[in-house]
Amino acid sequence: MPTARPTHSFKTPCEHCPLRANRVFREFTADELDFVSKFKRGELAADAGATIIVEGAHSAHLFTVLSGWGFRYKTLEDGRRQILNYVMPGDLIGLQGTIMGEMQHSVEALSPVSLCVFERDKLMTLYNKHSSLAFDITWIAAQEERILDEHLLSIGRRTALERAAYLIAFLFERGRQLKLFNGHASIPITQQHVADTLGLSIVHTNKTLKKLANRNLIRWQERACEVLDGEGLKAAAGWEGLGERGRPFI
Amino acid sequence: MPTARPTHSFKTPCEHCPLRANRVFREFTADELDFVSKFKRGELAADAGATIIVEGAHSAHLFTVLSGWGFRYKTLEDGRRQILNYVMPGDLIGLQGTIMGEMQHSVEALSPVSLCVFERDKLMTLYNKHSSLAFDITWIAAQEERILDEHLLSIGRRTALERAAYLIAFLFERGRQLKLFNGHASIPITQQHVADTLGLSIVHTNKTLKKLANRNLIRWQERACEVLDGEGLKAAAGWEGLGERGRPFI
DNA sequence: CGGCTCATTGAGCTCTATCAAAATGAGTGG
DNA sequence: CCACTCATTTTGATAGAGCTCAATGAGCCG
Repeated sequence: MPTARPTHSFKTPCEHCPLRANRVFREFTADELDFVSKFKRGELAADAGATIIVEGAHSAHLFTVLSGWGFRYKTLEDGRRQILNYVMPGDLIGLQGTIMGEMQHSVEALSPVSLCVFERDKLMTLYNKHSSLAFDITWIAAQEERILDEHLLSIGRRTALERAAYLIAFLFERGRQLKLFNGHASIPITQQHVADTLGLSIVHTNKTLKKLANRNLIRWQERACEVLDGEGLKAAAGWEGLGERGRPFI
Repeated sequence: MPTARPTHSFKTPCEHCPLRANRVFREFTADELDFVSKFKRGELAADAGATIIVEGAHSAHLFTVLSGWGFRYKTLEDGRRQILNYVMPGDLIGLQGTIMGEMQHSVEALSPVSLCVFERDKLMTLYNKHSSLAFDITWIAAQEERILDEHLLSIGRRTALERAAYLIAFLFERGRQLKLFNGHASIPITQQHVADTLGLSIVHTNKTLKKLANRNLIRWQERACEVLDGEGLKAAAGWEGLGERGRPFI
């Protein structure tokens, strides 16, 4: 059973946060950086397949993903699972639990994930003393809302083929912006994940992905999806892309 | 063509805001109330069917719904429409446009709607000077995210009958919390709206709603859905309800 | 090797979409 | 009040998309 556990290397100092190197994220002022350093409590590492947060958890911490891939999901009582969105470096998780008392979804790691852990109780201080960071948190929440809107449009109104193309194009574009790929673009998901994201059965998902593979848009290899033609996927989905910059993180 | 237009009765003073009477909303301090009064620029009225915000709009205002029902939606290029969520009194709309520069969805009125209009430029002041209100905005955004998660679970994994029951139970519960019903609970939507929310065709939606009506859970009357048995709907959907209190508004 | 997960494929069936048409009701103008 | 129009709701027939069941192969690990 994979688990989440504290790392020995207690703390990467925020000044050397690997995320800061990427231009998709906005710059911090010295003052903000100083506060965030104190806000950070430590780090956590999760193996692939580990559950990072469970639905119903009460006093979950607040995390920022430093590296790795994961996903948020909900389940119905009989086990039907719906993947809501994917989490990647720079994403904030656990905000719901912090703000509203109880997590309404679970989070699981797709690959080894390392997380930055924040002091839940200091969130109010952040709002009181660092309004620019408070604004960033709202920005992040609004951005998540926007992505969920797009997913909803996709599941509700796109055909199976369009949906699959949209999902993979979406993950590809996010991964590319975050410079997660070296050479070939490989997304660490199984077809079961795709099925649970698109609201399709595993069998039909397989047949749909096969069609995309036959068009030379993707290739499926050892529990991962390799993207061969990102633009082709976007065209197949009729999707414009997300085109963002200056994304904040904490 | 229905339109949105400024009302003559320029301003209901925030001290007498009708929303404050409802216990689902949290109390304001005198200081907060004072700021919000100055933050408010005026009011807007929209007829049923009017478009309040269009996707792509650049400098949209920030609104709070004072009365009436509406919905947020997105469309694909060929016209397929997906309703993302419904807006009701106390809901904040236009945050995306304010925070990220451009609206990614449209908003339309289902019934006559009156809106409170806020000074977009003063939002930064709110974050700087009134962190409790800033926190409320984040709360509202996180709450919207939670609802979208539930909708996604519903569309992705519930059957047509469960989905329909969930949607109507959801709208009923929100309306009830907001005390929108007097006597009989009537939700001002057409079956086309239901179809576009559930990701189903209009014909199949009709047949599905008929099943709910045959079970005496709902009755369809003159462009509206009358709820006969809210608990029965929740049971049919396998849905727990939203159970919230102390909801903030601005 | 045996047991596991994941990907793949075929067959048959169910659910949902599409097409077509009629019934109902609200609103309009005469 | 009636004739007319338009949007909405309803129903039936048929096609197609997607589901379930079943079985197989490949790769991995103890």
